[in-house]
Amino acid sequence: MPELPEVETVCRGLAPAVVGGRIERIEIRRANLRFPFPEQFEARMQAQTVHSLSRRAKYLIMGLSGGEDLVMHLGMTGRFTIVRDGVPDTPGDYVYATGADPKHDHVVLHLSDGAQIVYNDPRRFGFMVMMAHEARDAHALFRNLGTEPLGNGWSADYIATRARGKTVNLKTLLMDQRIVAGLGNIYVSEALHRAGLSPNRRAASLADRKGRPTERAHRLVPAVREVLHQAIAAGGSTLRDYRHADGSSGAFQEAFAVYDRLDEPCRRTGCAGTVRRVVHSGRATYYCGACQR
DNA sequence: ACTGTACCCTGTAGGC
DNA sequence: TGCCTACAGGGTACAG
Repeated sequence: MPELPEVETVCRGLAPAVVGGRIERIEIRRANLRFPFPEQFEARMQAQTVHSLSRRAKYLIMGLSGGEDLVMHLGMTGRFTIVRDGVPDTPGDYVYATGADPKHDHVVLHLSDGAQIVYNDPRRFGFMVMMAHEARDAHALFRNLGTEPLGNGWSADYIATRARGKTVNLKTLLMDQRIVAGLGNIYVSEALHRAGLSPNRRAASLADRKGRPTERAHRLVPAVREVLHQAIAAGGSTLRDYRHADGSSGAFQEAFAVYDRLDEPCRRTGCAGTVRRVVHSGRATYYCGACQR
């Protein structure tokens, strides 16, 4: 479910409810998600004050007063709900007020101001781990992550360097979190469409023989940035929403140019093409064969 | 070193 | 209606 814009939206929606707050206790309703919960999870969370909530790649990071970070990944279907006085609250577009799916409410953070932060995840591909803040960048989850596509490191020079000599296609390259951290299946398709680049094109074509960025790399870099900024401004994308969801949701799915639009007309002005669907590394890719080369 | 596939788990949509 | 299959925003562990 969540790619960078969705995780960013969750982060912004949750932050006002948790930052500065104190965790009275954490309630764990099963033994694991994708991985077992951290050792002594309850004890390590109890009585901690939340210093910060931030995002790196698709990870949410809660900085705690004791010096540890709670690192959370939402997998495909993870979501947070803020509940106050038993009533779901909707502070942000991607923070849902479902409250209708207790079967998959796996973790509840009880804050001392009475608010509850509920983590719901039907498929349980999400996970939570804890680590010392100091050791985070060296942790296996973080040390190989590529650059943030909304940060200064995301440049034509960077992608040319990383793509040089690679035989994979552009779709697979951009999905690789070791190259760019935070893009996923939706936004890779959307960014390549915006850049007018075929997902089937070889990654190496982003660099010339001397490793300098080609004109295609110069188109790709701002395209990625713009798609992400627009998606964040729209509160992310909401797909296949649950029938009982009554909270607010993202709106960017309305603006998809290609994703999930098989056989529909290309949305580029003046393009008469039709959206195609192919599979790269087991994941669906949508693109326009007419305007993406 | 790279690449494609299977797999983790649950729910939903669509064909018959 | 029910049954079956394919597919879904994530990442990882393998086999080749």
